[in-house]
Amino acid sequence: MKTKTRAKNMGDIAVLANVSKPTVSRALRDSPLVTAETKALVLEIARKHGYAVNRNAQKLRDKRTNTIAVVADFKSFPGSRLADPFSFELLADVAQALSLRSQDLLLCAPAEESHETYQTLLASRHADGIIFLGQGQRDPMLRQLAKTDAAFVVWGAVAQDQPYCAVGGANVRGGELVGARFAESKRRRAVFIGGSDEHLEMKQRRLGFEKALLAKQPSASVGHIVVSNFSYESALAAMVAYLDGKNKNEYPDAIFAASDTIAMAVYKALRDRGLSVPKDVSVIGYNDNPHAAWCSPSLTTIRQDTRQAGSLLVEQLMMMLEGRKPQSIMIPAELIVRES
Amino acid sequence: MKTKTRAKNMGDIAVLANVSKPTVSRALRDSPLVTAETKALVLEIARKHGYAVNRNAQKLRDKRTNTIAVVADFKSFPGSRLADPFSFELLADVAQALSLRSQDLLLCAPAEESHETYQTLLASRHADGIIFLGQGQRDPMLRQLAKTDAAFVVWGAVAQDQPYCAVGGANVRGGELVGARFAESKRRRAVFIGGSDEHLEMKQRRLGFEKALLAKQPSASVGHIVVSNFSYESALAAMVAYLDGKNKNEYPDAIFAASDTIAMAVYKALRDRGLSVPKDVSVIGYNDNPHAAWCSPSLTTIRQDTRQAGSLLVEQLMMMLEGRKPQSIMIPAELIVRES
DNA sequence: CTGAAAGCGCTAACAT
DNA sequence: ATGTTAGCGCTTTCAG
Repeated sequence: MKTKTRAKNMGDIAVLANVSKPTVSRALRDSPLVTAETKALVLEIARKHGYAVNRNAQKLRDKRTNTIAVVADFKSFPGSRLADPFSFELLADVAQALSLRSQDLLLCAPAEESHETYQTLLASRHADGIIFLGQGQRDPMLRQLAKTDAAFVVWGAVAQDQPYCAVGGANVRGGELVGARFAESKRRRAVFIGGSDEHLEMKQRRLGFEKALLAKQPSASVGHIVVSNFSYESALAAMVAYLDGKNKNEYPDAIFAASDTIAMAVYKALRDRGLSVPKDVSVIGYNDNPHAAWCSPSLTTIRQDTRQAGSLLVEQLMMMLEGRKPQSIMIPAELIVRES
Repeated sequence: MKTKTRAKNMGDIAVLANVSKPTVSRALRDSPLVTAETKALVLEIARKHGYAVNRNAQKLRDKRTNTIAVVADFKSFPGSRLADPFSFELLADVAQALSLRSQDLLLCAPAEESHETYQTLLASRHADGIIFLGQGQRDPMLRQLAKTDAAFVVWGAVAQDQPYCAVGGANVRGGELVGARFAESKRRRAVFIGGSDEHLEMKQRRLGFEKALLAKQPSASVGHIVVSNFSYESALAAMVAYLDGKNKNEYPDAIFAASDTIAMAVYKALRDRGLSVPKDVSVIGYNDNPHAAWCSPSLTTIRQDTRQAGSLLVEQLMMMLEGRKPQSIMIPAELIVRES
């Protein structure tokens, strides 16, 4: 017996089934225009021959790829280790949301950050739309891209004048929750450690924090330590440098870290000076990474529901692709109180 | 002035440039068969009109997609949080290696685990090959798949009788390093906590561990705590149950955790009983996740170079696609000594 | 060096 | 309910 030769195209199946190509096509797409018998026959033959419809031919004909490009920053900076796990949880949840809608996920690392690169991505029918996981410094590029007919959505800060669709956390609210908590525990020398105000999300968190803390505790001071990237290493360096520049009696008694990774660096810097968390210094992080719960003392932090974020991102993008108007959406920030 | 209309296909550009379609095609692919002037002209016009070659038409014609499907288990089990960060570092490095070779990355969550699913993936010209990030329980399926002409490589245990190409860590060696270290510090009641022997990688680590420890410390005992999945929660439950079943004087004084995530659960269980690391119990993990260095006491662990793994996986797969014979490869295990 | 023709595999439109 | 035709956009012959 010959080895089962794999039928390569619809024509082959059509011949084998003694029907025409379109009938095979219809049968495989379960069209009501085909007899149950014919359908069964075609399906059986296709199965037996390991035939699968050529997706590229479909895409060419349909002018629709059912593919979404997802742009994720893997590394916080070149040569660094993994970026914050948050992006990966988000990626996983976006992947799931896309899979629910039978959309393929083309994973892209950001290359040159020009809007033309992304226009080309779409123009070449590589993907129907783009999901940017992280707005970071690319707001200007995104504004450019928004002037075109490119379909895209962004995880990042939701702002008033934004010409594109964003899904993001309630950063101001998140900051407020932290500020309020520090006020309750009567902390007086607070510090925010995170990105500069150029990162819109960072700015929002910082402002909410400052506002809420000072509202309840007007005499408190609020410092700002700027980290150049969100890696543990640079956060640690920034934190150490900050403490080096202070007398012991000027040390902060409350630190709001813009990410849990940064909070881990804060822990380290404090431990190395013999300061105790939360007795001497209260620390709160952001994102509720898994290890926030595992470290000791376990880390109080702000949780954002990535599952919800993922499905909203996909949902809004699909709306765009259907020609409907998408909406920017904020998802809630929740304070997860732990030992720190 | 009219808004710049986007030329949609090669024909349009050809007309605009007053040349034929093939010439446009050649010009855009930088063929030596085209005059520099013609080339410049075509390029300029294409650029001006935001034209990009239709990838799907290319793929249809070339019968090559330049796309690699990457199958990654996002969740250690349904409903869980993120899988171990290790998979994501690996994914990031695979992505980079693919991008270096101008291959697109189609990210797939594993669906039904039948080899036919994956044959279909390839038969439909969705991708040219597959990289499985994690062998886990699917060795039988992979053996099936290996009987077909499917091009794929796997991150996982490298074994003798394997009919497919695997790239994996030196798990036996990794286990030996841990066993040797515990022997040096005169530990006598050792335990391995990790997956069952059905996970080949786990088995290799455990056997290497046992062998090396008993070789230098024949009187030592080596226990085995089986976790049902690699989540923190199930590891914690397993560890607690184990300790619950022992008298204090039977407690282990050395624990080898099959992943850093599991090691964090071990830390927690020990802390909760007032046991000190490393005084009472020495702990060693696996993978060198970022937070292994951040926790306190910082975690001694085995590092595997994911960068190298990523590029080897891609390299071997490319060899297969070129019709050359790929090779299974082990990458070194390195003991990173920290405080634990 | 350039162009004309053909065909990759599919499906929608239009017959029948 | 099924078949015929045409064309999606590209590139590789082959001819000039």
